[in-house]
Amino acid sequence: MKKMLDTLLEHHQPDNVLVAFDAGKTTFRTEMFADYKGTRAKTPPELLEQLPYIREMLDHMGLKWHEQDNYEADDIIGTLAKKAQSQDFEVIVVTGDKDLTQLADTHIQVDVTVKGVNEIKSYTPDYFEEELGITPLQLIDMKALMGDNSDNYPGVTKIGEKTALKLVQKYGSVKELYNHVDEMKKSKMKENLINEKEIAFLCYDLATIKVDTPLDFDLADTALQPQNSEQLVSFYQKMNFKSFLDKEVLDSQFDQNTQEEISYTVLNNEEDAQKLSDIVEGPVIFQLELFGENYHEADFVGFCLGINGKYFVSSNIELLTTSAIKQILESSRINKWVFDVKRTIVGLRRLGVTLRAVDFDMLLVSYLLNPDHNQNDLGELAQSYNYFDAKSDVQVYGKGAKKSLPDEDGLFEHLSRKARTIESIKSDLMKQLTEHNQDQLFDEIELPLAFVLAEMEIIGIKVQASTLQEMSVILSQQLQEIETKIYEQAGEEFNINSPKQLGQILFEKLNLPPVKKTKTGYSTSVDVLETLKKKSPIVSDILDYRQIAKIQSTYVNGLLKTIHSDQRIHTRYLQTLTATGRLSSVDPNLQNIPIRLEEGRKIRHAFVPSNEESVIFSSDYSQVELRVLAHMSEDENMQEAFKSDYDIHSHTAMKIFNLSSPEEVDGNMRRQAKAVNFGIVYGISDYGLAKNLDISRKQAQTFIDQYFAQYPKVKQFMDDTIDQAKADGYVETLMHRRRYLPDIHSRNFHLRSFAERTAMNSPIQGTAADIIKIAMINMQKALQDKQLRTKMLLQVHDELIFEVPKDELAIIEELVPQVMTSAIQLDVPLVVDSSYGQSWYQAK
DNA sequence: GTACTCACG
DNA sequence: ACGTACGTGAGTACA
Repeated sequence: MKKMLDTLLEHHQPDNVLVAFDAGKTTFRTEMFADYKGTRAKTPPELLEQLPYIREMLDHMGLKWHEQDNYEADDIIGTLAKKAQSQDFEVIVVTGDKDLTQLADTHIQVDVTVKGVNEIKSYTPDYFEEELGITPLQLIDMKALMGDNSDNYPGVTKIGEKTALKLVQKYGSVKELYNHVDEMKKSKMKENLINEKEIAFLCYDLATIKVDTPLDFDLADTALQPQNSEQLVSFYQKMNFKSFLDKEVLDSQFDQNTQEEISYTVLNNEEDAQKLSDIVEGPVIFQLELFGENYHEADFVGFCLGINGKYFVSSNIELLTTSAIKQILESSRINKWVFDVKRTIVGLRRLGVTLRAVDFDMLLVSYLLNPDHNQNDLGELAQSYNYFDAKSDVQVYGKGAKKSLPDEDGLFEHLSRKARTIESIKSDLMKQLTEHNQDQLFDEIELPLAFVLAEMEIIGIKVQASTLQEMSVILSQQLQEIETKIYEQAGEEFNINSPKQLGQILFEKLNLPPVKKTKTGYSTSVDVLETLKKKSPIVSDILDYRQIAKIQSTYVNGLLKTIHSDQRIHTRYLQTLTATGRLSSVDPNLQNIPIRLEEGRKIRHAFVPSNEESVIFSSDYSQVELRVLAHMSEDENMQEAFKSDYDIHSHTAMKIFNLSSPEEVDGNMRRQAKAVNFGIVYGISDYGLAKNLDISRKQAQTFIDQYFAQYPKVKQFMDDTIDQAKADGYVETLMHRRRYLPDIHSRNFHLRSFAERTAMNSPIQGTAADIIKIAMINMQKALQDKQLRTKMLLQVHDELIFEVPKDELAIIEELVPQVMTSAIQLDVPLVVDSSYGQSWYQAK
């Protein structure tokens, strides 16, 4: 309700507003017809309870509301609409009730919400003419004949919407119809019409919305009043409206910090742009505005250049390619300050402009200062630093279906304010960066990495659609077969994809024992189904179905949708999202392409080199996280294992099972030791390890004790890290990437434990991320320096994927591992494994 | 929009 | 007694 009001006000920017309510159950209509709305369900009591609060909120918002005894809201609206129309207002009626569309007229538009409030259908006289061939007022004549079920008046027997429309089109009105009713051919309908003439006229009156309700207020009383932010804030507090509260507090802050004016110069044409040609010194603030998240394809909206405290804006994006501006952006001497450098590089490249010399990225810096601040919105981010110059994009453009561009002035002001925000916040953020000891992390890792990632995204990777399409055919067939089998065994058809329906079949109809519950019902996840496998053959079929359905929907069909016209997939790496410093990949995610199971792994056949002279080449770090742990903890035993190049899991097995030689380690011991190693990296707990290995907690605890006894400095490191988190409020990677852990002090066991595990895991996962990021930067530079044609295409956390011309293979097989292993100097060696082939599948 | 499930490191 | 292994993204169902 509140949300809808906000969007309406935002969208229409009205001068006058009235919200009308129904007063009560009895109106002049019930006097005319006792059963009027007789079948209508009682207003739900919870809505009734809310009404006084809604009215209070309207008061605070400065909106007039009204209800009137004996009349419906419709009549108030109808009367006011006509009154406003006669005084040359543009009227918009917003309602969920189609009946009101009869009010549509010149200068009166009726917007009916459909499907909740997300979609609106606008009714105008033209629309009526086009769609129905009648006027809005003739809707009343139709209703007179067909009646209205929801308002419970009958109309003429046997006449429904279709017939009513035909009759109204033919005769024009009910009155005219009855003037000519005798001339009609003999029919049952004619009889009904004649017999029920009185009913028809009664219904006509019932359907007619009053436009002469005696209102005790004037049009001027509906003028929008300034809203009372203070009262609204306390109202939201009282009502526990958290989401609106935040917005209101922010808005009122905007009010209080009466925004400083901003002026800008509009660049209208090339001549205007050319006037910027004497710029030889930076910094230049540059804001490139796109409409949509995916900058590989989003529309260009405009740009702003901030130069010497002046702001130059334009929505003519071509002006970026005029020599004056292009020179500024491509100059390696003039420094540029931006928000989201990677987005800016890719966007400009689409215009043939190569961005160089960026030395400040507000998004990147604030992410490093605190990775929880991963807002991709300049305004919101600035507001969190108490800079109230720029609004958020949602405040300016709106959200969801309502998202749209403001007028040109609004847009230019927004862009200029964004540029000014980047400019004014810079010294503050850079100062904090230095205080955090993160200058190197920004200058030498994240900022150069953004350029490397941009190139990878722009190049993309070739994906053979035909390979996926062939898979799709086979998978569909398999799905069909399994589906039939499952329905047979279940004795009925149901939606296998619905956990709810599946749960009912398995645990209620087939009476299998429910192993685990979720918040909403039975769990049907893999581990549950695995334990039920032996109880009923249907379970295996469901597991098979799940596996294939996943491949089909997410990978085959999902990937097909993302192939561009150049036959390539251009993912976007999110560089400022994860809490640990890893990248993530979206649209599509190329970091979770199946590999563990053969069926899914086949997807990788579709990822191929650009041409037959090249191969896909892949190198991955072996056990980076454990090596990082060995380094950071300085544990001699663990370091020894890596220095001697032992199999780390077997080595751990020997330690925790007290064996004296590697030969004594059997497969099961190694498997368990591997799980313990993983657990350590995740921030071990007996509970988690027990669950993973399906052993008792006690036994898990024994493993852990044994592990820490054998790797004592690992234990020490874990304890120290938690202590540090408690003392400083954050933990750090080797390169000083930070993660804050406020929950470390929580009295809530669950939250505190989580924070403790995070404290142990983040420095390890994050340092591994630092390392591969350095490797990527060095790798790109090496390729460039050596003028190789090899392209770096993808990163999957501990793995880099390249496209390599065969004549460069020999060099690359040496170069990549060399660069990756030397990215950083640890107390233990880094090890890299490589492979290549004619597709990503073969590069294993 | 949230819950569930499952793909990856 | 408490009760979760760490970090992600996407498809589907359902309110």
